[in-house]
Amino acid sequence: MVLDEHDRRLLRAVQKDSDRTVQELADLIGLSATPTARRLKRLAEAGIIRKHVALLDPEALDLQATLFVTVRTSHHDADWLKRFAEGVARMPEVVEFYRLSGDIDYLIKLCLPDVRAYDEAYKKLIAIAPLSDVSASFAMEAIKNTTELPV
Amino acid sequence: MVLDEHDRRLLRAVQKDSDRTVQELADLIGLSATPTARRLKRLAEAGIIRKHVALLDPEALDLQATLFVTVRTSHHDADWLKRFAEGVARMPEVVEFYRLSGDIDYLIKLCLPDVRAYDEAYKKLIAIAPLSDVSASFAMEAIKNTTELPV
DNA sequence: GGTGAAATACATCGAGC
DNA sequence: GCTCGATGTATTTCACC
Repeated sequence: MVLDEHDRRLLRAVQKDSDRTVQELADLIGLSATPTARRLKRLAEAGIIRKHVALLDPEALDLQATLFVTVRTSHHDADWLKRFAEGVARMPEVVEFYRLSGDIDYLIKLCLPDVRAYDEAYKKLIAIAPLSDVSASFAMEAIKNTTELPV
Repeated sequence: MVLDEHDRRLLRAVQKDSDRTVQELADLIGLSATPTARRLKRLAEAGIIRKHVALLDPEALDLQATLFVTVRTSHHDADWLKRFAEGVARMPEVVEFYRLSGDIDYLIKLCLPDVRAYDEAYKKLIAIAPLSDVSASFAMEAIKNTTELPV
C-alpha cells in the first residue's frame, strides 16, 4: 500500500494519542473529517494500524524494575527451541523476547516489581529448558521508551 | 490507589484492545456499563491508564529490522551524559534507550528498514558524543513483543 | 480523492433502587 | 453497584463535486 504525506501524518498522530476525535485528527493533518475517517479505515483494513491499546504506567502498578536477560545456549535443536520459546513467551513478566544474531542467542526484557523479584523469574527461566549461560542487568534509567515507529 | 479484581480485569482488557465499547468491557469483567465507565475514568485520572495509542505494523511500514546496540563509554560527566541522552532520544529510529547496571552502560533498540540501514544510524550515534565501545546485533526473530504489563 | 449534511450509535449523566 | 432513560456528541453513510 502506498502512503502519502496525509497518511503518514495521520499515523504519527494516532500512534502518539488515539484519544482524539476524527475532527481533531482532520484538523491536524489538514483534511476534513470524512476523508480522514476513510483513511483511518483504509489503514486499519490494510493492517498498517494493527490495533488500539491502552498504555499503563508501570510505576503506578508497582512495576519499578526493568531487566534485560541475555541467554547463550548450546542446544539448538528444534525441540529445545520450541520448548524454550513457548515457555518464555508465556511468562507475563516477559514483555519482549528476541532471538539474536551474534554471540548472544536470546534477549529477554522483564518487567518486575523490583530487582529482587529477578530471583524468581530466573528460576522460572532455567526450569523451562537447559541454558548454558544466563546474565542479567537492570535498567537504572529508561531514557526513552516509545511505541511510536518512525514513519 | 487500591485495585480490586474488577479493576485488574479491566486493565488487562484495555491493554489488549481498547477498541471496545464500555458495554463490551462491562460484559468481560462482569459488571454493567455505568460502573465500568466510572472505573475507566478513575483509572485514567489516577494515571494508571496513561494514554491510548494505535500500534502499527512495522513490516507494513517497511521497518523489517530490529537492532540492539550496546554502548560502553569512559565519559561519565554530567555534560557528556546530557548531550548523549538528549541526542540519542531525539533519533526517531531509537524506540527504546536505557542506562544499565553492569559492564554495558547503555542499551539502544533501533527500528530500521533493514540491517544495512544500521550503518547510517551508527554514524549518527558516534556523531552525538564520543563512545568507547559500540556493538550491535540484530533480532533474527521477535518471539514476543508486547505493551501489556503484568497486572 | 474531496465536501457537506443527514442518520445512527455510543458515551455520559441523572434519578431511583 | 445496578437499571433505565434522556441528552449531547462522534462516527458513519449518503448524495454530490
